[in-house]
Amino acid sequence: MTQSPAILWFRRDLRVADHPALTAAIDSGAPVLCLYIDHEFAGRPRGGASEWWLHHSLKSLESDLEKCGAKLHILRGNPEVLIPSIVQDIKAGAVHWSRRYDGDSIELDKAIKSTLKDDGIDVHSHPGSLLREPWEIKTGSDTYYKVFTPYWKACLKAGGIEDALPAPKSIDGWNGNLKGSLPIDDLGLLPTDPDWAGGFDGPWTPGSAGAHERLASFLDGHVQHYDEQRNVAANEDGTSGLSPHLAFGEISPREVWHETRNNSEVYDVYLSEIGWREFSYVLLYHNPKLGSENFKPAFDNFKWDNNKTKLRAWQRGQTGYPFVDAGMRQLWATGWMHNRVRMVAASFLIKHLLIDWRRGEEWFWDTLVDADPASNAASWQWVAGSGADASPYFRIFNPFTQGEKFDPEGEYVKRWVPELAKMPKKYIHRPWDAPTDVLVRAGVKLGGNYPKPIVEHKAAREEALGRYKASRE
DNA sequence: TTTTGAGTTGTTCGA
DNA sequence: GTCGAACAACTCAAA
Repeated sequence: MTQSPAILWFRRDLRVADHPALTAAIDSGAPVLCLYIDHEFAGRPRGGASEWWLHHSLKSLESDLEKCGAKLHILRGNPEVLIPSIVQDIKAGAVHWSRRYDGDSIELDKAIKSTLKDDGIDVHSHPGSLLREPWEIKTGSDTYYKVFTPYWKACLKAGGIEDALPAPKSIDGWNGNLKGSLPIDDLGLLPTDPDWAGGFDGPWTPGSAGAHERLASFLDGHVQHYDEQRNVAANEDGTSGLSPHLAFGEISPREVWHETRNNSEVYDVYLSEIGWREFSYVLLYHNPKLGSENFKPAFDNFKWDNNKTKLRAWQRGQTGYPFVDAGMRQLWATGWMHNRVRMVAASFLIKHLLIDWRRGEEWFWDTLVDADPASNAASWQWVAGSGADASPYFRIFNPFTQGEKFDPEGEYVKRWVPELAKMPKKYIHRPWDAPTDVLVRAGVKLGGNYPKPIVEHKAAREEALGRYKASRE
């Protein structure tokens, strides 16, 4: 007698290795129906850049599953309706998935779980997307941590990160025809008119294989100098480049953790970045509104300007501050921005333009291939000063000295702001200071082919400090 | 309960 | 050019 099938519902865990839910489904001995449902994520539509990534990631997963003998079934619609109906159609006995931690997904998963349980189905949610569950590490007074350093120390002290699970050699896949199932191409995830993703193909190889290659190449040298090199804007190899792979679960943090420690002597600084990802999930899990409400309610009094013209100039990389503009254009062209530049660009939006951090969070959500509900929300709040363990409010990045420090040759600016390509490095981060003849020789016309600064740094800084002060009175 | 030390990534000013 | 202090005050975590 054949066992009733099990459903493995893939979400942001698009891999076959180190996948506790998939392993459990296989180990149950049942034929496994591998399912992906096209649906909103974290309570809102996916960003455009994320959709591009998702398309390629699904292709990669489909091929990895095929090699194991399993078909990837793709549906579109409301999982709350679809899953119980599939369970009934194929007479499934169990459903497995990897746990999610953002408020809306938790609610949805709970509802589905309860419906299925009422129908007598085995439902199992598994860990796998984090090193530790967000409720696991507690302070001495039994609360969750709100400061990163003691949190991460406690994690390291707790130790015991189990070995990654090997990829399955074969899967007894449920490979019949599922009503309503679609080929990946029919999901329409790729941009067509216009195709803005032309610049994505070069830098990225979505999928597990690409993720592991990237990690291997990073560990083969660059991790040694991560501490300083990660800050050099033009040096793409100075960072791991794993963020989108982690965001889609093509590689697990546990795999990153072990591979890093096994292949490098110097890993503390890099792994602490994995720690920030974990910490962001702790904050999100305990504060489901992290992406939409100030973590510190004192910030609710802050008076934003929210000038739409300035917001648009920021989005398009037309602020007149070359380092900021380079970052925003790199984001638009490749779906990614260097971490150092993210901080400067975010600080500029919030503190120089006095635009609510949520507008920045939304733009990044739409344009980043690594858009993640926890990291994105926690990081924007960190820059704004409204978050947990946040940057103090008087810390306002200087958009041109940051450029001079972390792009000293102007290489990064030249690459992403080509109209400044002929500027000598002395003035490339502050063209408004350049003498007229220098501008003429470089072919730069301020207010013509490159904008004048939309705000003046010193005045903007003082205004921001004043607003913060006023918001506290 | 109270105390103590500390807290991702910076800037500016003046000596 | 380099260096240290001020920028503010608060909250967190542990002793």
